[in-house]
Amino acid sequence: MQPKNIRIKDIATLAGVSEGTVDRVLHNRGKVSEIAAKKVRRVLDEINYKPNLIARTLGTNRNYRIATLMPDHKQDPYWKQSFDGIKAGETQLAQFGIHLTVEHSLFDPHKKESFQEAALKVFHSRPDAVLVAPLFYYASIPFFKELSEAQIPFITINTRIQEANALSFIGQDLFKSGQLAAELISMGQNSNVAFAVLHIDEDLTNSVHLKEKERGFREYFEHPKMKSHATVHTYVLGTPQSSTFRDQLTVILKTPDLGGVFVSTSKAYLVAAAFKNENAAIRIVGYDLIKQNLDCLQNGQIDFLINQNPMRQAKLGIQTLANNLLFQKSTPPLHLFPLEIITPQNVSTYLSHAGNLSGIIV
Amino acid sequence: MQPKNIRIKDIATLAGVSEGTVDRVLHNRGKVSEIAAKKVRRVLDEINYKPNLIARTLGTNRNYRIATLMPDHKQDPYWKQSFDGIKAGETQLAQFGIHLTVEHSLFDPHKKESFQEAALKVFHSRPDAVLVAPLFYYASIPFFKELSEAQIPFITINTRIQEANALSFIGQDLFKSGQLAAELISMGQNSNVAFAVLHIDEDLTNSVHLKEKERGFREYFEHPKMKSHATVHTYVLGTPQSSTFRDQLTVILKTPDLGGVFVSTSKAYLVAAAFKNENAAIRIVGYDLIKQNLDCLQNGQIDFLINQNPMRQAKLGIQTLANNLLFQKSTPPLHLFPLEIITPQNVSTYLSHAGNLSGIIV
DNA sequence: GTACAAAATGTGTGCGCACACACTATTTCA
DNA sequence: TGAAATAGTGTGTGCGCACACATTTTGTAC
Repeated sequence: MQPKNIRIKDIATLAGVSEGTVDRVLHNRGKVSEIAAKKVRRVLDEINYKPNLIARTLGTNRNYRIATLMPDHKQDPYWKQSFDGIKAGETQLAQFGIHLTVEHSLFDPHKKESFQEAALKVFHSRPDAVLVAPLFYYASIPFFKELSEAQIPFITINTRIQEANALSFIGQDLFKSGQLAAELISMGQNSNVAFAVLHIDEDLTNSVHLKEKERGFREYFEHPKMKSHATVHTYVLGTPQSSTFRDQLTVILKTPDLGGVFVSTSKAYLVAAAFKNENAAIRIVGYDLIKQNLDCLQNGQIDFLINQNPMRQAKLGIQTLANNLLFQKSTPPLHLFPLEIITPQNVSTYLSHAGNLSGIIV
Repeated sequence: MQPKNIRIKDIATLAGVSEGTVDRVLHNRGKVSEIAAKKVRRVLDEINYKPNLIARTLGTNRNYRIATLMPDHKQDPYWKQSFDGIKAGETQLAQFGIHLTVEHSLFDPHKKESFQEAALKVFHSRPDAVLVAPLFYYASIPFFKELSEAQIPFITINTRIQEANALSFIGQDLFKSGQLAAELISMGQNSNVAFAVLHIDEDLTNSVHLKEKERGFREYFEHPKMKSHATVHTYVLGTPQSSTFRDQLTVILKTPDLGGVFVSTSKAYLVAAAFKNENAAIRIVGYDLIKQNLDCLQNGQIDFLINQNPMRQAKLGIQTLANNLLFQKSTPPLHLFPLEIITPQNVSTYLSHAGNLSGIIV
């Protein structure tokens, strides 16, 4: 039998003090004489004490409240997966007897005021921690300031706000994402080909996001070692319902030597539908595994989707907060998710895998 | 305050029996009258009792021993990541006070006898559970039979043995993997192009694996809706050290209209090196993120790698066994990992992500 | 009816930790 | 000098569960 794990009790014996004193030293609760503290610290330096996290959660019988502030998935289906991820994290932790009360707040991703309003409510509810997708830069800054001042830890997801003093950001590198899109769209194409970048977004909440993706996309072709100097055209399209939308697409389709379309939002399916009968040779690269996109991917109308894995992102956010609150575990300030490439051939392997991750410890 | 989680104590009160009786019913320990059992079951049916898994591990003070039986990574670097994954799972569980003793057994992936020998030792050590990569079909069958008879649960990884009565198989769909390779290699190519499938393996331990991948690869081009009827040539190459190896590669390179090479093992870098100065237009698709492949990917010699994520697979294996032993959690018998596409542009996002997953609960 | 086994049930303890509280030694102040 | 405040200790309890053991009830034979 190997050396059993060291308990507080063991440390107490080794240091010649009581368990209570060790506890006070470990948690800086004060009320310890310098002499006793030194004795304990000496032991702690020599042995590698790892508290039993399981026992810890049993001991502290606190009920932490985590507030989430996410876009309403009724407005944008993309956020459904995030919501599910939060739920998954919640139930999983509950399984382990970790009683987290997660309070969901939703806001309209198209309305800044909706975010501000919800943020205010979240703050006034005084949660122990917050998970937030701060789509609106300027509206979120004062919110983060308040949280920081109130010492409420928070994790940002999806949208990175550098100035925010977040515990951690969970998301993707958008610039690289654009580069990847460029690589995929140009793979095997002629060097004199033209590409179109389409920003389809009813408003400009995502403008920073989209710009960053486009920057990466263009940068790829400007790289010195690239021989193909493809031409890149950018289009900003309005609401898909309008007649101008169709007209614009028709114009884009007429671009000479058009080899592919990069849709910077999750709306690639709209383009796919319009191009359906026109020209199969035009490659389409888009984002996110929402229903409509999946359909287009499977029938070959879309060639590549880049997956953000919002479900796992959100779940990780909840887990990270729990780790922080309950176990005082530190977190890397930046957690960038891999840029997952989804094609007609591997899409099924991604979909089936997601469900399997439900009830496992880590 | 919301309805607090239901404890055994609560069930006992509701059913009008003692905690001991509830415990006996829950665990089928017998010694319960039909009347009492019925009372308890009635309560259990109505409420949704979820045992506090954390408290459970504290209560049962058993020390489980898990044996692993994996190829030696000194013989094949691919298995290094699996080994690290096992270690990662181990330390993570230790953090939670779950005292698993993991006993590592390694075998020479090229020698069947080595596997048999190691398997025998593993069995005689009478572990509580086993995680094994059964590279050798016929050698593993009796091993699995023994384990089953001794009621020792085991999980197979990497190689699926249908006949084995494994708790779960963790790996990938190799047929789909071949299809994916075909998709990637043919993307944007002419329809009259030729492709070469290269099986580079010093011996034939992986033969089933490789055949399955090739089957998928070929099937892709035979699909009725595919217009391009590319020709596919298969080559089985011997040891890379031999002179015939180089000669064979030179011959392959001369194939008319050769559009790409699909290397079914992790040895794509060997091909990349040989083709380096010859012809940049030939696309190379291979497997696994080992050092040499990564180098080739980054300098553009390899176009695509399909990642098996052996580290996460192994870690999941350990976690799943722990879940099974400690929490009696059931497991899906098949856990197929997504087929991850790695390109020069997204490889860095995969590498950085791996490290971040160290200390999180799930 | 008693005697005694067997079945059924209830109670108690420990897992490792956090935290409240009781207790003792040391100061401080009247 | 004594009382009271304070700093420094140790002890005890509970978290929810598993499991050993004590206790009670039931069944069986005479």
